[in-house]
Amino acid sequence: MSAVMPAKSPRTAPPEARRQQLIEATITSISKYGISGTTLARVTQEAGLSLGIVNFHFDSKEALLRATLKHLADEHRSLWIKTSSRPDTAPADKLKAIVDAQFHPRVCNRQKLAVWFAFFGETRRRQAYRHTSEVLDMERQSVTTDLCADIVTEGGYTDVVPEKVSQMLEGLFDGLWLNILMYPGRFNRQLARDHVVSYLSLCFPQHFPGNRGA
Amino acid sequence: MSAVMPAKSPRTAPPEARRQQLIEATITSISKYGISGTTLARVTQEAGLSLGIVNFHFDSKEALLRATLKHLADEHRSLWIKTSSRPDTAPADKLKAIVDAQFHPRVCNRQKLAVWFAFFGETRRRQAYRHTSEVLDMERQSVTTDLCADIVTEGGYTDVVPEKVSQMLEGLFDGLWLNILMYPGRFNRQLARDHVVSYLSLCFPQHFPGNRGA
DNA sequence: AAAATGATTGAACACCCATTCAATGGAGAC
DNA sequence: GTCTCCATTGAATGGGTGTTCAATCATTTT
Repeated sequence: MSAVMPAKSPRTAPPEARRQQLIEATITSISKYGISGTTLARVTQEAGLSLGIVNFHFDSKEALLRATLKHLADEHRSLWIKTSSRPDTAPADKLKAIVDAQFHPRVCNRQKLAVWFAFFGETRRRQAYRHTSEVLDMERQSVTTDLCADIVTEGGYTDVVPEKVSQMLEGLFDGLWLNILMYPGRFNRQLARDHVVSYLSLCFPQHFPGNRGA
Repeated sequence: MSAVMPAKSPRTAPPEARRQQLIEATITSISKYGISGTTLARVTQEAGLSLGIVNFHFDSKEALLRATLKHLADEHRSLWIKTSSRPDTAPADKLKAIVDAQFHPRVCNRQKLAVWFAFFGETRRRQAYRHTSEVLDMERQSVTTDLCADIVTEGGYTDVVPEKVSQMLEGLFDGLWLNILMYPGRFNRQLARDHVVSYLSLCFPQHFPGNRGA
């Protein structure tokens, strides 16, 4: 009889596994119902666990939400850091790696985007966002600016201000994310990535050849 | 004695005035506490009215939120329509008028931006958003695309695809809005507007002279 | 095998919120 | 001045939510 039983997961699990499980359930719940619709009942049901377990592994619902945001931020950072920090890579390729990371399926999918904008959208959460993500945002923007400066030096581009390009990229990233989330029928990762690369080929035509101007 | 009394507003007011009053209180409340923190108690307190009045002038809290969103959408539309639809205006100036409207103080301020992103951020509200704003978004994008096409014809620009520029603008608008909301110390209306115009001067150098490339 | 430890459960609790509605108030009709 | 009509009030209602905690269960230790 025991052979036919479906694989039954053990009742207890290491705390780190439970935390991960709850964070994933939270992402799913937020993407389905929004932050305000994300109750502990729904999260624990999604995770297949009991109601009281959140306040055991996290101190509060607030702490669970903070941990969820931090999880996304770390995941995102590790993605663009990995490819853009290889020493034997040209600045332009590193920059393109950052763009690719921004629209990588692991980060840029409907579930995750919904969570990001859920935090952007609630005034009280924006402070939580800034607390966990401002440093990372600044780091990425700083790296991007430096890469643009390197490219400017390499290509002898005049009248290109690295910091301005970097801010434009940051804006484009966020705005294209929003459009992917809001109008998935008209926008997608590929299209968004191509748009950003097109912009870079406008700024740095020698370094980003291809579909210019458009 | 009556002369010293502060101007006391009459107890009753025409329904349209009450609706407007409640919508404005809702905007304030959302910008302070987010949508989930916006209770009818807070809205009515902000408006200086009693608790039960929302369900009298609107059918429900949901209806109040929908009306608030529609109010913002209409306000935004009337702003860019006004200046960009004058017959004796060059396409490039019309396009710039749309950009200016996007970053006009009446639309682009912390309160209103907070409300926009509150609706973007909640999955359930996104459907409400799409219902009231998708047509307007498409209209603006269509107008922008047509203007870009006119400019391309005028300037004989090769390898500039109007629809692509239009989508880039849409993305930039949203992304820069978000950065203004999130990092008000580093971003502001003026900076954002200049960035967008810089982008246009990259695409259409003859029509948008000035600080190029940056 | 028994005890101890720590994870898990879910009912109970206290709080908050949208909605309802009977009572009140005031402006205009007559 | 009286009456009628409707806007307005705010207490009451019912449903939902985060948190707590005593009981239960499984694992590890002795």
